[in-house]
Amino acid sequence: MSVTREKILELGENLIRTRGYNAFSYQDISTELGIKNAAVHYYFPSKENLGTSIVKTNIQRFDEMVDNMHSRKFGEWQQIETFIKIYVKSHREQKKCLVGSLSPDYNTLNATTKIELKRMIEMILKWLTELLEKGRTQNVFSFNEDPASKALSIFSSLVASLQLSGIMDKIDYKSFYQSILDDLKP
Amino acid sequence: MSVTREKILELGENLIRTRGYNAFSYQDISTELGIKNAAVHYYFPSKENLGTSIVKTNIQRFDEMVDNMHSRKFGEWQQIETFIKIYVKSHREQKKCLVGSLSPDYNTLNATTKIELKRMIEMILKWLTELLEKGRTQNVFSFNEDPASKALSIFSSLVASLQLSGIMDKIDYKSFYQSILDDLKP
DNA sequence: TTTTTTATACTTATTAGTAAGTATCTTTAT
DNA sequence: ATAAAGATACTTACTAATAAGTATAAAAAA
Repeated sequence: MSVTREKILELGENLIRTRGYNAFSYQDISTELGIKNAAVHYYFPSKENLGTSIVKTNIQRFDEMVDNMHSRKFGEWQQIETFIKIYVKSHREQKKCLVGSLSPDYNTLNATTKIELKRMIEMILKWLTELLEKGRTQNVFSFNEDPASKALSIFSSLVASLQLSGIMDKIDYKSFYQSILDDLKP
Repeated sequence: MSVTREKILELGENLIRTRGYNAFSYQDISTELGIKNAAVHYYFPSKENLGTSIVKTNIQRFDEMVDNMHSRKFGEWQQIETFIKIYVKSHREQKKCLVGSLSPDYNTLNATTKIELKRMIEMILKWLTELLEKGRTQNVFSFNEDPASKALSIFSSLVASLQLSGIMDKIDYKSFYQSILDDLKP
């Protein structure tokens, strides 16, 4: 794959995660990369195309993370810690997550981007639900809600925490992330 | 106050909450209201002006809700139920909340809109934190985290749930909202 | 040489915003 | 009471800037 193409994908993702889908333009990308507007269109004919590719890349990254954790025989506790670390890292980098950035603009996205975003959220919730379920039967986790509700609750908290962290500085996010884990302790 | 002005405020808020701040234009408003672009500028000279006014209106609405609950001598449990009902209603109307709609676009907002949005979030979190604290000392609520963390956790869940509800249909949001309340039961 | 990659130079559509004018109502002065 | 002055609520008719997108040519790599 072309280096320029990868740079566009990376920069596009960063722009979505810092400014939002409808606030970034091909101009932003071409200026930053020192190329012309049309060069971006060469790799991604339309913005729909670029947006969809960015979401697909993120889905792939999530898949790879899950595969990697399985092959390294991570336990349930290690897995949820690894998952939460994604958000700790995003917070450190002052970026929202892709889901939190694209979801409010969902009604304005193109059909293919909508499909991929929905698929991404479904995948995350499915994985998290199954992890919580398995962890509870093995006494690694403890909670009263049904696993799907608990998964939604944890995921929502993580997504929204990043959105608010860009605005509120004084909040203690470290202990916020810790309390999500503490809450699952048996 | 002028009827047109109020219609612009209402429609603007709905556009932000369904499509996002950077995806709506003065054209959207003028077309819908059957007036001209310039007429919207007559009431709100700039988009910054309109955005800020919309947030201010919401702050006022929140203030009035709190005042109303105090004057009607609502208990802590009634108060948090009333608060959560706002999100149940938004969910029914297929709208995000203003905070969830504007937060991802925070970096692209004008200075005055940023200030008001931050103020709004601070107000909500302060109110919720104090409510949780008071409720716990009176044995109406039960939770282990410190009140500020718990407030952030509940607020995050509510904000993000609306964002996801616009995408995921099959999720049982009724039980999701209920589980937030159940979780606080002593 | 042929394909890939990029620049040049556009187009079309939309954006926020403005200047100037007008009809209608409201207040004030005579 | 009536005329003048001013405020209110717009419209008409524009900018300047930026958006996504494209046709074509040049350069670079295979």
